[in-house]
This record gives sequence, C-alpha cells and structure tokens, in this order.
Amino acid sequence: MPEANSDDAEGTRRKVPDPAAATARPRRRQARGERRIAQILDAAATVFSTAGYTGASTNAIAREAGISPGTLYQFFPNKEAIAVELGDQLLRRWRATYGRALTPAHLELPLEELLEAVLDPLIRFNHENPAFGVLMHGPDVPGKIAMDHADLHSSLLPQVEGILSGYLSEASPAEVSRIARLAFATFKAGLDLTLSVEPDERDAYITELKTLLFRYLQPLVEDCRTRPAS
Amino acid sequence: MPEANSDDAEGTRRKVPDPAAATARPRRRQARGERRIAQILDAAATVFSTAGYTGASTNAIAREAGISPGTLYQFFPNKEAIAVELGDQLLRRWRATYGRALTPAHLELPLEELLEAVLDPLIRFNHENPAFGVLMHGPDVPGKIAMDHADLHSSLLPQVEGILSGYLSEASPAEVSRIARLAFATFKAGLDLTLSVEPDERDAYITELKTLLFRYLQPLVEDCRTRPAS
Amino acid sequence: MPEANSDDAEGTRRKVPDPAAATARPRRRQARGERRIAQILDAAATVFSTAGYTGASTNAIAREAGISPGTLYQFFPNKEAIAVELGDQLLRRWRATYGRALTPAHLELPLEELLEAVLDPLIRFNHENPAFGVLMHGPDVPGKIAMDHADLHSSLLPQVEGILSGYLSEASPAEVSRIARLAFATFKAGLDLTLSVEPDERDAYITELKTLLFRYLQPLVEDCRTRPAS
Amino acid sequence: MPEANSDDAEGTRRKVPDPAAATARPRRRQARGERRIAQILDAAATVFSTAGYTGASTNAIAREAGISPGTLYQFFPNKEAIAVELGDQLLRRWRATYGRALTPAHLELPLEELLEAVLDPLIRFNHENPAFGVLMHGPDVPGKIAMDHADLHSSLLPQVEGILSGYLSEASPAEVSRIARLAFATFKAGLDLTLSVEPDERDAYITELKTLLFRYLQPLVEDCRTRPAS
DNA sequence: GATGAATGAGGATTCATTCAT
DNA sequence: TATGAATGAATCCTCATTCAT
Repeated sequence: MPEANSDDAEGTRRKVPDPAAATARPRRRQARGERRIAQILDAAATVFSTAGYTGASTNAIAREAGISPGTLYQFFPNKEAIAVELGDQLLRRWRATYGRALTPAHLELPLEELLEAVLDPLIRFNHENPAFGVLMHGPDVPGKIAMDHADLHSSLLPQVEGILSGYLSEASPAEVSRIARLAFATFKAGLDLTLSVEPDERDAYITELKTLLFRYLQPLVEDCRTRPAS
Repeated sequence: MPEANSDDAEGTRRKVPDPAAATARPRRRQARGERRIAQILDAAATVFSTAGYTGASTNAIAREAGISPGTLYQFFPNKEAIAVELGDQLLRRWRATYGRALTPAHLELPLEELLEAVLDPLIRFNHENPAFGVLMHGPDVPGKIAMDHADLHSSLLPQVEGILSGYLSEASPAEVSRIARLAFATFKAGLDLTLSVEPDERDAYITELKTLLFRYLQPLVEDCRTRPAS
Repeated sequence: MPEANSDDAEGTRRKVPDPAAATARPRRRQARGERRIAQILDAAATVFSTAGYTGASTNAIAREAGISPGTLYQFFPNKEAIAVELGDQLLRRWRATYGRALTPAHLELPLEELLEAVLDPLIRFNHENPAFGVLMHGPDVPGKIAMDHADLHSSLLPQVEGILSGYLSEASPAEVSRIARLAFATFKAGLDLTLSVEPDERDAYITELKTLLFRYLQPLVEDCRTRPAS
Repeated sequence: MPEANSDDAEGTRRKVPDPAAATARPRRRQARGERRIAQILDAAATVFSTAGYTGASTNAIAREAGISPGTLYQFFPNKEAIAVELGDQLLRRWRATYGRALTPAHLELPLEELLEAVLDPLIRFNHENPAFGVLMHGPDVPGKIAMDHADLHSSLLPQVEGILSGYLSEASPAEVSRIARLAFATFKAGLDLTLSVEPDERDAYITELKTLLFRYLQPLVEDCRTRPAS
C-alpha cells in the first residue's frame, strides 16, 4: 500500500485498447486511478514548491488537486509516499525529456562540453519543475540529508558518480564518491541560487556555476589523462 | 527585555576581564532571567538542529529547556524571536571565539592561506554549533533563501563580499556580489556535507571543499593581479 | 461550505411545503454536515448566551455540541464566523416566525398598536433565543458598538429606521436615524432588563417598556401628522 | 489586603507632614501604597475602557501602570477586585465632583430641570471617565446584569430610586423600582450611544436622550401631582 | 473509488495567578 | 514592598489520518 503500486504508472501510459481482452477490465479501473495520481502529484508539486515539504499539508494538496482528503489517502498512505512518488515521477520525467543528453557518446566529450550538456538541461528542468529542487534536499536539517522519503538525491548521485568515474579513471571509488558528492552538493546550492535570484541575473549565475564546476573538476580530469591509469 | 547579552551567558569562553561588567549593573535584576535565556537558547539550538526551524515547536524548546511554555514566552515573544536571538548569539560567539581570524593582516595572505585561515575555524565552529547551519538557511523552500527572521545568511554574506572584494580588485560590485554568493552557497553546501558524513571521512571532505573553493577563486584573483586595476 | 441553510435545521417551524427543497438537491452530500452545523449553532447559542461573545471559547462550543474542535473548524473558519452565521440564522428564524408582523398594513396602524405588534413578538423571540440579545451588542466595549462580526445590530437598525421614517414623514434622514438609534438602543436595554428580572415581574417591565417607547415617539408622530409635510 | 483601604485615596492626597506624630509611621507605608493603588486604578480605567472587562488582562493593567504583575497582586487579590475598587473610586470621584448636584433643593425643581441638573454632569463625567460606563454594565451577558464584581449599577440604582420616589409620591415601591430600573437602563443605553457617535453629533443625541426620559417620566410625575397622595 | 465528516493530539500563544528573591 | 520569573491550563486553530456513507 505504501508503494502506491505504480509499477506501471509511469512510462507505459498506454492509450491502445489493450489487446489482451481478458485483463482489460481490471485495467479500466487503474486508468481513472492513474489520472487521479497524476492530479495529486501535480498538486503536490505545486504545494511542495510553494511551502516546502514540512510546510505542505496533505489537506492543502488535496484541495489543490480538487479532491477530498479521503481520496488522496486512497492512493497514498501518507505524506511521505506522495513525496516519494513525486520524486520518482520527476525523475522519470527528467529521463524522458532531457535525460537523453547522457548518451555514452557524451562521455567522450571534453569536460567543458560535458558540463554544458549536462547542466543546461538539468537547470532548465529545475526551473520548470521547482518541486524537483525541494525534493533534492531532505526537509530542513542539514546533517540529515538522506531522508527516508527516498529523495532524488539518492537517485541522482549514482549518476553523477557514474559520469565522473569515466573521467576520473585513476581515482579510487572513495575519491570518486567524494568528488561526486561535493560536486553534486555544489550544483544544488548553485541551482538554488539561480532560483532565488532575479530572472535577469539568472544567466550570469548559471555561467558562474558552470565555471565553478569546471575549474574544480578540470585539474582532476587532467591529472588522470596525463598519468594514464597505470 | 530579551536582551540576553549572553556573550558570556553560556560557555564563559572569555578570558578578558569583561569590560561590560561595569555597564551591566543597571538591570541586574534579571540574574535568573539571563540564565533562563541562555537555557532557552541552548534548548533552541538543540531542537532547531534536530528538527529544523519549521519542525521545531516552542513547546519542544520549552520542554528541552525544562521550563513551561509560559516561561519561554516571558523572554521571547515568538518562535522567530528565538531564532533571531539564537542567530545573534551564535554570531557573537563566532566573533568572540574564531572570528579573530579575520585580522586585516589576513587579507594580505595568498588565497590558499586565506582560505585555510577562514574555513578551518568556520567549519569547526559549525561542527560545535550545528544550529548555526540550520539558521544559515531559511526554512525549507529554496527559492526563498532570505527569510525574515534575520538569518545568519544576511549577516555573513557581506563579510564574504568584503573579503573577496579585497582580492578581486578589478571586478565590478555586481560581479563581486555574484561570486561571493556562489562561493558562500557552495561553502554552506560543502559544510552540510561534512556534517552528514561519517566522522572519519570528514577531513577528506573538508580538504576537498577547500580545494574546490581555491580552484574557483584562484583564477579570479590572478586575473586581478596580472592586469592591475587600470 | 458553512451554508447551513438551516431555516429548518432546528425548529422546523414552517408549515409551507418548503419550495427550496427542489433546489437543495445539488449539494446534499452534506446531510450529516448540515446537521452538524445546526448542532454547532445550537451549542454556540447556548454558550454565547451563557458566557458572552468574548467569554465563549470555540472549544467550549465544540464540547457543548459534543464534537471535537477539529470538526467545528471543518464548518467554520473561526469564532467570528460562528457568530455571524448564528446571527444570520437567528435573523432568518425571526423573519420566518414572528417577522411576518411587519406587513405593510401595520404601518397604517396607530403608533400604539404598531408598537404592540412589533415589540411583543420581538420580546418573545428574544426570550426564546437569548443568544439573539448577545449578538445584538458588540463585544464589551460600549464605545465600539459596531463590531466586525456583522452583528444583528446592523441588520435590525435599518428596519427600525424604515418603520419610523414612515411615521416621521417630516423629519430629516439624520433625525430619523438618530431617533431610530435611540429607540433601538432603548429597546435593547429594556429587553435586557426583562431578561434579567424575575419571571413574574416580566410582564410589568414589558408594559413599562412599551409605555416608555410610546411616550417618546408619540409626540414626534403627532408633530408630523399635525404639520403635514410641507 | 483585598480591600486596599483607600477610603481617602482620592480627594485627600495629603502632602502635609501629618501632625499626629504617633500614627505617622504606619501611615508612611500606606502613602506609597495608596499611590500605587491610584496608579493601578488609573491603568485599569484605561485598559478596561479600551478592551472591556473581559478583554482586559491583569498583565496589561500592570504594564500600563508601569509596575510588575507581582506588585499588582500585592494590592488586589484578583482582577475583579480591581474592577470593584475602580468602581468605588469612580463613584467617590463622581460624588466629589459632580455629585453635589443632588442637593435636596434639586428635588423641588420641575422634572425638566431636575433631568438637566442630573444628566448633564453625569454624561460629562462618563465622557471624562469612560471606564465608568464599562463598569456600569456587567461583563457581556445581558441576562446577568448584576455581576459579582459589585458594579456601579447596584450603587447608582438606589440613588435613582431615591430621586424618583420623591417625584412619584403615589407609586408603590415596586413601581418606583421598576420605573427607576427602566429609566436607568435607558439612560445607560443612551449614554453608550453618545459615546459611540461622532463628537459633532453628540449634543444632538444628548438632547434626544433627555427628551426621551422627560417624556417618559413627565406623565408619571403629573399623575402624582394631580392626584395628591391620598 | 470518492466524499466529506470526524478525530484528537499538537501547534503557537496568553493569562490569571503565585513564588523566590 | 517590589520585582520579574514561573506556572500550567486554556486560548484559537491546524494537521495527518481514519471512517461512514
């Protein structure tokens, strides 16, 4: 129940009449259900990005979704489950829209272009989906980054690690992990900055953020290239 | 009433003869009261750093302080006032303990040493006072960094700007501001990382953070030095 | 939501077939809810008339209604809203029960009979609904009669003015207003008196009040009749 | 202690060294105490007339008086006692300033002049001491005019009865009482009206109130005069 | 599945009053 | 006497969650 069994709730939003006639009936139900879920998640995104996770109330989400609290709880067992599912959905959406940027081909690019190719869509996506940013941090407490509501953090970090480990061929896994964490944290901080800043300053901040990350990572990359992995 | 000139109310870290003692006489009726204020602020620090600003309840703070809610409100008119005063106290404590690092002399140091001199105490202080970090961020919503409860952010950022503008003699004020914001945000993010990481990894992360900031700022500094301000 | 079309929610005094029944269908989901609203308003009437507006607590009202505070707030956003709705309900009830006294025909009656026709039902209604009297005054401070919680005062005064302006054809609007205010205030004071007095004295007080008002208004009326409006 | 025996707390603010040397010491104490009491009552008058009896908090009164709550409770055992004492003080003040109007000689005047002589000072006094009006009513609830905090009501009513019984020589005590109550209640209502009305309208309302009372009482008086007390 | 009613503990805050100094 | 600290129940109101229909 907590999972809100959305095993298929995302990519496979089938419109086809579903040839398997036998299974058709049960699915029907789920069709409405998925619409509801989408409704709720949309509302949640709005409310979370407006009030933050802690400040968001399930009643507010239900109201925003135009449904009753009871209905909301028919799809999600509690507030956290909404956050989790919203996080998943955003992740899926991210992959579906901009995520293609990360073709293996990109990993051959020079760092500067890689950053460009990764950061630009990610930033744009965050501006389009402000809830993404909210869910990337845990609620409030800094020392407690990894919250239980399986946040986006834990999903994205491995990706960063993956990319970086390609560039830092020489570094130990621990080093890669550390660098990835720091780079990712830095990116999030910079991202928040761009979100809090006047729109006309935004680009300058984005550029600055790219510069920052580039300067941080470039020497590490070079290091590896110079001294080819033994 | 909540003056709480608690420079010394808690740790009694000062060795100087306390010149304020003379002027403190007038309102010494509050001997008990100031102890209470210190108590409350201590409790608030604990609760804030445990539950975050939004999640902290005044009742919880009172409970933690071992007093009744009514008593708490004899000293602070509301939750925000507690946060403000706690922020101020932490700031005062910071200045009193590690803040001396920022002698004008330091501004002559090469960047690397400057960073060392600034970051080390700041990080240590944050580890000793985890509430500091909580109050450096506003509550929750990223796009809303500047909260009304005069946060530490607004107090510290100017200092960062001040230092950097010494090094970036050539940059325009807008640039300095941007760089300072990004550097500060980055620092906070990295700091949070060090707080969330296993103690034995801490130093590695700190080093990494210093490296990051150094690499970001070094070229800017050099730029200014090479091309002497026209 | 707190429509509480409780014309009939409590006394069910009407004999007419209730034409509203047809239109009421659309939102009949709240069958239980409207009962609750009536319950709450009943409880509020009791508590208000016992403790006064200021002294009445929403928790007390909820307790009196046999529900939890949360439930109360599902129907009313705050204490004032309860008072407003209760005032409205009482007004509706008044109109539905005794309010018919004010046929245009009555305005042709001699003053004495008019008073009889108006005051008797009004007094009886007040004795049956003591909360009415409480809501006719603002809370406490005399110099502040008009409170924001749209009190009955502001609803009834115009009616008094209306009736009187028929009788005082010659007087200026300002005069009519003044006379109406004073007469109404006097009535309320006398009414309170009848409420505070032993039951067996009641009638004597009521008679006295009628006499008072009659003597006050009669000369004004005569004045107008003698000297026909120029 | 509750009585705060301020028998002489108002008119007789003696500065003379008190010739009776023997009794001087104990009095000394009381001198300060009486000043305190006066202070508190002044503050109470302000707060009561601003917030009403129910809305007035003892803390607010203490603050307004510039003393601590503890001190307040050294002179009055509770809020009601303050109201009682304030009522008494106002009564004394009334008697000392305007109360002289009620010479036995006045009782020989024709009703109109009597009203003039009584109402004018009373109204003026009320405008100068708005707390008077607040304490003339009990707190809120109409049916509960006689509150325990021995209000001014119970003190003034007998006086009204006294005066009226002179004019209504024929009426039975019960009748006199009834007429007095109604007249007094009416007066209070009219008074409140003058307090709530724009200053420039005030006089018109006052005149109207006098007219009202005159018209009510005149026939009663005449009745008695015509038919001399058997 | 959907609704809206229901809950009751908990949130911030106030208040009359008492207590230690 | 005066102070201000202390109290704890009570204030209004919110919230995550559950239940009956």
